[in-house]
Amino acid sequence: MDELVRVRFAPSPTGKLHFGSARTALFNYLFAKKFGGKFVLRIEDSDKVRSTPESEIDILEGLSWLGLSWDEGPMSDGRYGPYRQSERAEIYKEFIDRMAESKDAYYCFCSQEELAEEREKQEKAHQMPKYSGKCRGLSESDIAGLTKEGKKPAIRFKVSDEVIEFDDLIKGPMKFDMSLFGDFVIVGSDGNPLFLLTNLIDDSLMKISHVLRAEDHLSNTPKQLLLFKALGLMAPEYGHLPLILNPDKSKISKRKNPASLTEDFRDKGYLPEAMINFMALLGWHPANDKEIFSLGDLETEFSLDKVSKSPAIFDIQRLDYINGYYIRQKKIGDLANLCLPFMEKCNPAAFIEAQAKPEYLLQAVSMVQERMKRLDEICELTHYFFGNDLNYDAELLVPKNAKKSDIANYLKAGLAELQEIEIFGPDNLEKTLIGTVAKLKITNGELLWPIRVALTGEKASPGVFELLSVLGKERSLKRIQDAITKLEK
RNA sequence: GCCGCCAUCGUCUAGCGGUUAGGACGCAAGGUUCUCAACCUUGUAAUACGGGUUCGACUCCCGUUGGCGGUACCA
Repeated sequence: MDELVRVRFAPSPTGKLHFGSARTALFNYLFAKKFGGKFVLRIEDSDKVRSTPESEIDILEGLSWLGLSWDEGPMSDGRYGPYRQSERAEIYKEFIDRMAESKDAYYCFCSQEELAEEREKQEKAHQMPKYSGKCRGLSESDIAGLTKEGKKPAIRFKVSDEVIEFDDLIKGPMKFDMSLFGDFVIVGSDGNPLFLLTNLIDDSLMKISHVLRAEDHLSNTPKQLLLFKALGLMAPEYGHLPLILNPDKSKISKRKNPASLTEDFRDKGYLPEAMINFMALLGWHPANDKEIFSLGDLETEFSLDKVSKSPAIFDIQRLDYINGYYIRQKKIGDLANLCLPFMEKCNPAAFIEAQAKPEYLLQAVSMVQERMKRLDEICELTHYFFGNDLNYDAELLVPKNAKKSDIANYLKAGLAELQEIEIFGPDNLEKTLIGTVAKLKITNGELLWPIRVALTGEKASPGVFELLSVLGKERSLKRIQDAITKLEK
């Protein structure tokens, strides 16, 4: 038995997995899960020049990272394989032959130059560029002659003058006057079938029931519908997803926005669950005002009628917010493990120290958990927990409207009190230092601020008492002493 | 140019003829406070325009404008 719902994600491996494509994949995946169907991954590498194995690997990695596992695809079982177009040449051949002999298509010997010239003329005359149909009437002997001259023909599909109507799953009723379209090429002069053809053959052979693709394919749909009819094949249902745009409203691109899933998101410290949540909310909304969704939630709550028709602008601030939210939800051990690779990259020395002292790492990470929006911030956020050299300007120790000498004295007083503490825990520390503040008749900030800077070299940090406690007595006292020295220099 | 899609706060969006036009991000103010963050409270801000239809339009229809997409022997 065939499943009722079979959807596919069919990227061409001509670059890194793109954010927009990933969202298309997500929506397909969710649609399949929602209806208990199958999610098929098909690699459309029919463009041999632009396709690369690296790109395919990146796509597979990206999808896996997001958790969008495919039921059928390259390197996994499936009855309708192979799932890579470059391995399906034999399959296409039969269809190519059929079209070549069919009255619905014909050989076209027009050269690229001729076509370009024709197009240019039409544009100048303010007409919609459209193939003239020049080769439509070529006779058998014409074809034989041209072939003898060594000319390689392309195969063009004869577009009939009719109005094609279909019901888009997302956009609703659609109507195209095909007399406005020229005959399009389905097989190149090199003998290789083109997108419009292969894409449709595969959808048909792979028993795809619903095609959810980006809106830039909308005007391909009537052409493919015509092809389906000519081949006597059943067409799937089509749904076109609104595009994702740059902040300047142009189609999302690498120049204006981070776009590569692996490079710009995974490697920058975004969490897959945040990406999923963010992507889902770009063009889809739930029945209520809920805004946090796991992949599992989405699998049950997703529905096409809640997909919006208008394009959405990619808003990185919102992504950062959602990512921060998911970081805060992490168990501290898991978060530490996620941070480690980033630490290894940005601060190898700290990485080594952190690995040697896992408990200490845990404490450091838990201290900055709610301040982190991306995992790659781990180094700037925790650098002062590792190593001994703090680089900061002595001026930083002195709050506005305070005197250098006063601050040095406060620190000395604090240092003296801290030396007496046996158990270096937050509660003890707080009691002691607040006592010091009272004795000195100053405000909390006047003592705590310079201590913070002494401990971290930063003007923003976790609470001073927690900091002291985690850093430990020895490290803390030394840093305060260093600060005093700095001030008195 | 032609064809198509789209149009609510800056952004993501709710709304499916009668609402104080709701939520979230952002921003601002306040609370908490040793700083930052988190958290809580409050505020800010939208129906592109013009015609219809209707007792009544954000909502339905038409037009205009604008944005985007397509217009390939790319996918």
